[in-house]
Amino acid sequence: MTDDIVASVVRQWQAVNPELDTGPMELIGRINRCAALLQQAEDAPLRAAGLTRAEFDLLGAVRRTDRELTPGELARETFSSGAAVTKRLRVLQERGLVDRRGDDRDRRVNHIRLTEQGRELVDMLLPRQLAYERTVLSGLDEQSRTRLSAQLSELLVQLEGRIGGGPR
Amino acid sequence: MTDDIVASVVRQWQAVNPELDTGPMELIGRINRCAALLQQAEDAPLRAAGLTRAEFDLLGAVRRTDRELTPGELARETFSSGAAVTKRLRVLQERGLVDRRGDDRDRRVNHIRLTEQGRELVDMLLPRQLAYERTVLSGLDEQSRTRLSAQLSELLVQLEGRIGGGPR
DNA sequence: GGAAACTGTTTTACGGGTGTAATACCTGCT
DNA sequence: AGCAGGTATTACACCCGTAAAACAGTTTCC
Repeated sequence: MTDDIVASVVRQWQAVNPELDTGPMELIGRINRCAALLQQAEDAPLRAAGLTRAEFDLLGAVRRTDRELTPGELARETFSSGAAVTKRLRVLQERGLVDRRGDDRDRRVNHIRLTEQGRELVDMLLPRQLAYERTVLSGLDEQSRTRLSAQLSELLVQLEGRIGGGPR
Repeated sequence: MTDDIVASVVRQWQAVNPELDTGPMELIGRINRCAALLQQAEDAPLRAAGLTRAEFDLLGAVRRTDRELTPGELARETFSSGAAVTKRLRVLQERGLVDRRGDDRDRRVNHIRLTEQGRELVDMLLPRQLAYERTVLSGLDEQSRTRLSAQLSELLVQLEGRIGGGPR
């Protein structure tokens, strides 16, 4: 069993102050570091398609819900601010990947949907992205992955309850 | 066992396209989401002290290595760009938290160290931060935490080898 | 020995993306 | 009509990373 970065950081802290309860750091540090590495890896194939990860998330949210969404719903769905969604929608619309439709009853609200081109892009990109992710994770066998996934799910449920179901 | 966000997203994808191999998404999605929630939670107490998480990471890196570091070393240690470190150092120096010393042999390089005030701030903040993290994680018992931590360590070692030991 | 080319470190310039806060607009209710 | 509440956009400021610049050392080669 070799050391990871977090273990060596923890060891440094212990050397400086042995009374520190570094328990939480080990778990949280590893989650953060894994997330950073994975996101970095995932961004590469997306950039090749001219998309930001945030843009891809937005397109994916529309695609997977399979209906028109309002900008507000998209902000909640992608865990980002309304302003960010507004700007992303503008550039995606200029690129012809999404389309807007005004609501008949309430003229404040828009409905966003994918254009034919946008849908094709997502449907081409997602399987490729998933295949790539599979290779990135290939160091773990099937059993380890599902076990890890299940335990993270447990933590995630706790956090969502404790912290508040997501940024609003 | 209740559902988390990732499970419902996966279900949506399956409904739209049942042939998708969503395995990787479950694990990566959960890691990312946990990281996002945890970071959001951790930022709150830091902002109360007038610090960014990135600034705190920088101060912590100097504190835990217990010696003077150059800006370049700090960039590697905190996984951020040299330019970002330069700017953070400038504001931290203006606040009187860090101090610089030019190298005698090589006048290109600086050595950064904490001021008395900077050291006191870190030493006050870190235990508070760790205690807060412990409460955030309190939904999991000790055993679950260490098990999860160990499995993530295994993944992290794989990723560091595969992706390249960090941004360089 | 000394100039030139090369390497390495830090800083500056610039562009892009994000969030908070302020604004504009709309609806539904009293 | 006027007000309360909600939705989208705009304005502003911040932080970051890439790329270029500024600067200091080191090596090479005559």
